[in-house]
Amino acid sequence: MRKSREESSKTRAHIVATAAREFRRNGIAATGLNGLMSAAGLTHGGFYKHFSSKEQLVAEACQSIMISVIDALTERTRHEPPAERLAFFVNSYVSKQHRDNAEAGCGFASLGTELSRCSSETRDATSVGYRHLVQTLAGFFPDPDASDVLAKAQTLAVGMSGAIMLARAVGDAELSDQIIENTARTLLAAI
Amino acid sequence: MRKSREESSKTRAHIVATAAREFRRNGIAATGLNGLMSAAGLTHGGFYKHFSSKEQLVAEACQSIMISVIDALTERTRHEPPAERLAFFVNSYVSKQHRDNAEAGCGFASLGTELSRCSSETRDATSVGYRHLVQTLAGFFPDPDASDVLAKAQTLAVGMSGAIMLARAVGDAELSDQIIENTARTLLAAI
DNA sequence: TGTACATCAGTGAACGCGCGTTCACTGATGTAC
DNA sequence: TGTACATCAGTGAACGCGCGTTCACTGATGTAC
Repeated sequence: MRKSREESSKTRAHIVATAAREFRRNGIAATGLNGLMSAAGLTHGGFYKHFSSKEQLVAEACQSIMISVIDALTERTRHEPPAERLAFFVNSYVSKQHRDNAEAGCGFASLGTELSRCSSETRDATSVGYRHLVQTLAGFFPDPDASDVLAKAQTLAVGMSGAIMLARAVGDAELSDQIIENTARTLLAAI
Repeated sequence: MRKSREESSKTRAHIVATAAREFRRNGIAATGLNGLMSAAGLTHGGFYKHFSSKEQLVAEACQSIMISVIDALTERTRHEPPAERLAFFVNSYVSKQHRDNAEAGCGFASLGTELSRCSSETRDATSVGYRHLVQTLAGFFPDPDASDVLAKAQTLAVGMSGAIMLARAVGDAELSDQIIENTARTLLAAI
């Protein structure tokens, strides 16, 4: 049942998109290819017609995650007044909505501690994604070229990722809410 | 070859300590009980004489990690002048030394994104550990009871964890160094 | 344009392997008299 | 205190299962004449 080239490349993209969702939901190591292909509505045998290994899919899925989430958030700030874009971006990121939707959220916050144990391709994608987030944040500053903006944007980036990661990790729901509220406010006030 | 009660409880503690190391090095999901018991110098069959499941060991190992790392760092600040303890603590945490020694470092930075998928016992241990870190940080502030200290300490906590997580995740070594240097400095200046 | 043939996307069974867990066994430790 | 017996920490083989990966097969798609 050979499929057309167009269909085949759609299938491939669909597998990557499904992986991006499943990895963020369950973690990379805990996501099996069998379940992944089922979630994509396919049988597992066809996987190797598109990818040479799980590792390759991980790299591609991470690449896609890193860029797309930041871009989607940036897109949503477009209609905000320039002076409020930074606050809007940070508050959108450090939010209960983001905390409760890992499968569509930032890869640093959902996969961060697994990434250090991934292939160099995946970790290169992480570098690119991190720089992208930092540059996006820096672009929201009143004077993006000031000498301290890079360091401030980096501090925001790690604080935001850490906040969502920890808000998801703690078992106490009230504490989790508190992390979101306090860090969103304090990060913005401090930077 | 029954062992004495004393020996047995030493064995148990040794398994927990080994797990705490291996989990932080390889991740929880990626650490098998067979390899874990080998690393502890034991055979795998004896595991269930001490624990009812892997999940139980995960909870105990995480409990131990969360508290011990913060306490060890706090201990090292003891001989610093009170006014410099906060900076000393933050700089020790957000350091290349910490980044390069995950197996002995903070559990948030090495296991953070896996914790949200763990048992409620493990996530409760995470709450306790997080509160412990925040309270430790708050105690270093000039006026620990000021109304904004809790929020500031929380912001430091998530920023510190996020910095080490991301410094380990990115493939680019220079960028990683930059994350450490910029965030340690900026966090302290901002808070 | 129509026909014959090669290609290959997707299927589903099978591979070896390591996972978490169980179990019969061993013999030193702990307990009871 | 000494002896007899029960306990149980640790061993190593085995369990079923799901993992990542391979493969023979299928039939629609793509290609060549």
